[in-house]
Amino acid sequence: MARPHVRHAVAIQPVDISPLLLSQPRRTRPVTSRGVPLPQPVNDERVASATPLHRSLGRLLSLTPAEVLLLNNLQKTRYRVRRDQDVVVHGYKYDSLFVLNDGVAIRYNVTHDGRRQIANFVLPGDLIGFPVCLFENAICSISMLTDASVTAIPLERVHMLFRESPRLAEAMFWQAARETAMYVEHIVNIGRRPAYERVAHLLLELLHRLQIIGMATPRSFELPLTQEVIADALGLSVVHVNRTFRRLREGGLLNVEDGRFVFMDVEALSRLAGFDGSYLARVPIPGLFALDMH
Amino acid sequence: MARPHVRHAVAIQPVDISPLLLSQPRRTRPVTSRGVPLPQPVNDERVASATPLHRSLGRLLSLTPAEVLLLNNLQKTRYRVRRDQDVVVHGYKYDSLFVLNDGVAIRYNVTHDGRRQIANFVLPGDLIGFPVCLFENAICSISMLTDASVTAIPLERVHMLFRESPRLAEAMFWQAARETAMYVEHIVNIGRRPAYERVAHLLLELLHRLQIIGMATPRSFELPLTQEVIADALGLSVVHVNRTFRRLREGGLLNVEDGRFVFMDVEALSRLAGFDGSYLARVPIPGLFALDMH
DNA sequence: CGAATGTTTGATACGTTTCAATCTCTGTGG
DNA sequence: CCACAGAGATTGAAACGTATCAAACATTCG
Repeated sequence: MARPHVRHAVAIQPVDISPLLLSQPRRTRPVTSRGVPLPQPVNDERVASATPLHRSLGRLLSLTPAEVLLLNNLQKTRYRVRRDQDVVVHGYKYDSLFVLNDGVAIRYNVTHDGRRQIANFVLPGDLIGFPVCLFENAICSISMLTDASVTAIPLERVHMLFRESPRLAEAMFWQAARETAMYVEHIVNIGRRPAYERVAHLLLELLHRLQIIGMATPRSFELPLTQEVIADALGLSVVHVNRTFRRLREGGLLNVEDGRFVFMDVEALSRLAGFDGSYLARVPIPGLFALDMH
Repeated sequence: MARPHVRHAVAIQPVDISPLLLSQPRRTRPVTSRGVPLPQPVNDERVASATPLHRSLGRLLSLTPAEVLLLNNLQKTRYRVRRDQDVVVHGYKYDSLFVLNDGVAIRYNVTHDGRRQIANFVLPGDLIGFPVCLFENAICSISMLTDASVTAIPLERVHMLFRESPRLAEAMFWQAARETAMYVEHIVNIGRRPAYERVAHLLLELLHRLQIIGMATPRSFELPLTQEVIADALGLSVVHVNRTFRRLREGGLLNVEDGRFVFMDVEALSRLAGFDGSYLARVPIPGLFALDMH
């Protein structure tokens, strides 16, 4: 397993905690992370209409103009977060459910002996803070893999949303279900598959998810995934991930050049890994697609 | 890993599919499971007021009398399900989000080479079908560990709920978040902990969850968990789980007699496993506890 | 240029799986 | 009432996948 002598997750004493991101900052246990959020609000003007959140919820129902407005009001401040920075730190309290506009993040946890496990990846349009920020103390940390743009949705506005737009609230619920389904698949992946299937499965899931949001070609995507990140996501050691890549490369299945992952044979790889992307597909909400606003 | 030559998950051709549980029954891939649901509706009268669902949502907000009624209307038919029977079968379509009234269930999946991975355990009051039934095809199977009682909540009533009771809908959303948090912890557990920590962590989580719903004493609980079930939940082999139990027993930490799990030293075991149950705690919904019905 | 980050490879150690066998218990049919 | 089959627990021996340790290499960057 990676991180025997912690390397990435350098323990830094939280110093400059902004009241914008953190509410009632407090630490319940030693927090191991690269740092704390240093938000840089970009603008407070209403966000433009075509945000990634619109697009991700728009895949679940057709948004009315009123709903587009409502979603805009939901999103308050926008922050720019730099690569390797933490948006959410394990153990702190938050009062916002953040949305990722741009960039890629990871949800992760560190065990008591310093090993990191990445729970999953956050892509544009995803609700960063689900379920992490919905507890007294954030249940894991969230760190950026790239420079990113994040929008805060205060929890009281989420609360309002349930009164003011049942449709959007329900869409959010189904969106959460889709997220949860990915966790389930991840558990199966880590629990019952050998290393090369795990790697293949993870990369295929990312390929599909990125394709849905237009961030991947049919056979490739580009992300700054180090082998250590992949190892920590799959419960493997960096060394073994490296050897696994070699096997996949030599088998003519996958090429990694720089930050670009090129799938030589998606079909074969899917068969190899037992990958079935239907859990990523658009979910049909009964009675909701009919655009039955009132 | 368990289930090299499949033993439990005997492949049975789905035969007697009841239109009550399954809507548009269809199979997208070879379904490996012990059987299909054979629902036995108990009564269609409105369920008594103090159901496990009331209690689990009641931990998130104080229910008004009107809300109690609404929850009763939500729950339509009640079924009795026998031990080892599947309530939900991977790949089928469902139009209900079931609630577990009584008994214990597992959500599981079978890989293409026949290994079973249990995603998690379902306890009374939990939403069985989240997120499993919220897809075109159920993303995993759900099987009973004990004889059980299950109530169907048709998805269109869930849909109605979002219009008729924002508070209950929101409670359901937060309940879903709590479920998801357990998946996250499970991933960390499987991905980055050695066998004996995994076993300890899993059993501690169950102890806490069962205590919350009054099904465990401070130091023990009783469930028909075979070593194979535990192995499949943790991504281990049965043999190794057995040896791990021995170590825990010899270490004076845990005793298993028949179906009763006795924790000799909860504190020590928690420290050993790095267990912190705060992700199981009651979550405070901003602005919701004030019982602000309108 | 040197420090830091990430990749790659080899040698070795170890945790866990697999295979195989025994043992206990429980329910069941003769 | 006993014999027997099946499920589950238990133990040993050997094989295997993966981790760990260590070192070299490539790249980037101040």
